[in-house]
Amino acid sequence: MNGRFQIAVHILTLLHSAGDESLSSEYMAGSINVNPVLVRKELSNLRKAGFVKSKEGNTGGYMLAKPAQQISIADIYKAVEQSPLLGKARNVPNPACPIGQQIDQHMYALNTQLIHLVTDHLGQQTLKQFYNQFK
Amino acid sequence: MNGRFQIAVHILTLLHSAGDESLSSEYMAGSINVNPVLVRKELSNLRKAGFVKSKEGNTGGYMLAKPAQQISIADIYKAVEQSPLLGKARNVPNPACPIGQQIDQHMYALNTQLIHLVTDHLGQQTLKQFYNQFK
DNA sequence: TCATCTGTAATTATTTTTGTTACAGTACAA
DNA sequence: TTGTACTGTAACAAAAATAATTACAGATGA
Repeated sequence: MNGRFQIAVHILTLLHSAGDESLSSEYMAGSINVNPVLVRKELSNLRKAGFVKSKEGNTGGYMLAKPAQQISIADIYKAVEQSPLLGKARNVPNPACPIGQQIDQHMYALNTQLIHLVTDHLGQQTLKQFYNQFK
Repeated sequence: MNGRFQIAVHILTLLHSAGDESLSSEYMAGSINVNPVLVRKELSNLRKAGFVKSKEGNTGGYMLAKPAQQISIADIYKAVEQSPLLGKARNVPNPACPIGQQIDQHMYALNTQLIHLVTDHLGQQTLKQFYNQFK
């Protein structure tokens, strides 16, 4: 279980809080306390997902590409797109066993239900609302 | 992200399907396709949680300790009790940063919401119902 | 043209997860 | 009563996943 979702939310919260000032990956890495390259990798992903715009070169940096009201937490979650919510098996179960043969599909179905549940819930919370909790 | 939840569900499904016959960890490991010691470790956890009873010695093995109707998927999830649903950060954010200082608590709150959501949902599905999906 | 940044690849280090070995203890059965 | 087939754990090793580091090309403004 990795920390990409946390990093993504942290990044976007920082960028929102910065308003129209751009932030460097180095600065954000300092707040998240993680390696700057990891931050740039996630920023690259968030840029492709349309949440962030970047400028290269001296005085370069990152900004939100759209208002925080228009970014839901579910959007962020989907952009980061992790493995199954309840963990995933590394080995395929024994197909010679009646249970082993079918369990993957039922676990998959369970996961699908949960993804819907979670994204529906997170879809009702915007980045702006998340930020507004900060004092 | 590990596979403990999958293993736990697989174990319990196997035990339910076996009725009043007991199964060995070796047999279950063969169906799950995972190391027997890992299965015994999870069984040990499931036993402490009251789902499973075991018998040592020759002709020993494992059985459900209560009917599958009385075990919800949420119960299993809680017994396995993993890390935050959406992943967890390894490093603590910078307390000198206004965002870094507070983000953990807000992420924690988010996670708590999701845990409720998910356990409410999984609380309505029993192991028996899960098993009945198998053909 | 220099300094400061992004963007990305390649490699190494660390941590987490799983597998393996080992063995004491239990219980049944021959 | 002795052998066999299990459970229950601990200790260690291997493998996989994650994060850190190094490196550097390219962009851009001062």
